[in-house]
Amino acid sequence: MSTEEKTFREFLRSKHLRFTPERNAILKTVSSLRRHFGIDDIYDKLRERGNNISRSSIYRTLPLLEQCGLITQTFRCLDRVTYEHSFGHIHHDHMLCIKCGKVIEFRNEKIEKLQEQVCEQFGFKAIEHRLGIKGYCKNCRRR
Amino acid sequence: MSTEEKTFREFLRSKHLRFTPERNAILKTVSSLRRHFGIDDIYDKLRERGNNISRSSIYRTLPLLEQCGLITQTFRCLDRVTYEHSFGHIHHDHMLCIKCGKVIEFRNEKIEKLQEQVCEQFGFKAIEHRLGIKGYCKNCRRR
DNA sequence: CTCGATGCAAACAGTTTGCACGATT
DNA sequence: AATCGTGCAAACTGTTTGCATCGAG
Repeated sequence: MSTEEKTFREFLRSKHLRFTPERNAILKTVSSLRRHFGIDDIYDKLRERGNNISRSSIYRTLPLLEQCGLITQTFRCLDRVTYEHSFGHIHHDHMLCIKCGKVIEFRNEKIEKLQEQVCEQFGFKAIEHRLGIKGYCKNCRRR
Repeated sequence: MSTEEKTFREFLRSKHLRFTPERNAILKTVSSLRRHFGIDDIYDKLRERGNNISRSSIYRTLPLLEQCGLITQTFRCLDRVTYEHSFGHIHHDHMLCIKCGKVIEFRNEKIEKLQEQVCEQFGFKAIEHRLGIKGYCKNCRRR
C-alpha cells in the first residue's frame, strides 16, 4: 500500500468517513497524473481505464484529498479549478499562461530569501506563501 | 476630460468603435472605485447613481478597457473575475494574518526585479503577478 | 443493519450570446 | 443612412446538490 493510500485511509478513519473503491480509484488516478491536473484529467483517465466514476464523486473527493494534504488547489486555468499533488515536492512558484494554460514552475532562492527578510522586518511569522505570475508564454506572446 | 477618457476615446476611434454614454459611465465608475473591483462593484455603483446599465454592457466593455491598458484582470476571487486599474497605483504584495485577518501591504524592489528576471529567463510576458504570504502577525504570534 | 457514498439529473451562478430596437458616426 | 451598441432573456459551462439507491463498516 502506498504512503498516500495510507495517509488517505488514516484521514478518512479519523473523520469516520469511508474508504470506497471510488475514492481509492480517484487517489490512484491522481497519483498517475502529471503534477498539475484538473477535474477532467481525472475523469478522462478513469474512463480510459473503464472506470465509470461520476464527476460528482470526483468533485466530492478532491476536497478530502486536499484536507489531508495530498493535493493542493493551485489556480484557475481556463475557467477550471486546478490541483497539484503535494507528495514529495518542495515549494515552487508558478507562471501561468492565460492564453494556452501552460504552467511553468520555478524556484528562485533569492526571492525566497528576500521574502524571509521582509517577514522578519514586519515581525511576521510566515506559514505559507504563494507567488503566481500570470501572462503570456513564449509561444503565445508571438501573436 | 481625464487622461483615461482620452485614452479610451482614442482607442475606440482607432478601432472604429463608438464612445457611448454607457461606456463613458462605466469608465467613470471604474475610476471611482478602489483599486480592486469586480463586475458587481461596477453594477452596484452605477445603480447607486441611478444609471441602469445592464450587466451585458459591463461584461462587453471591460475587455475593451483591458485592451487599451486602463485596467487589468487579476486573479479570480470568490468565483468572480476581478480587475484592477492600472492608472496611478503602484503594485504591492500582501501578508495576511490567519489569526486576526490583518493585511500588511509591502513592496520590495528587489523581489520585483528578480521576478522580472525570472520572466525574462523563460521568455514570459507578465501581465500580473501576486505574492501572498500567510502566517501570524507581530501581535498574534505572541500568544 | 446503519449511515455515509454514489450516480443521475436538476439546480446554480457567473458569464456569453442572439435578437430586435435604439443611437453614434 | 449604415452600423455598431444596448437591454433583455435565453443559452452556456463549470460546479454543487437533492434524492433514491447502494454498500462499507
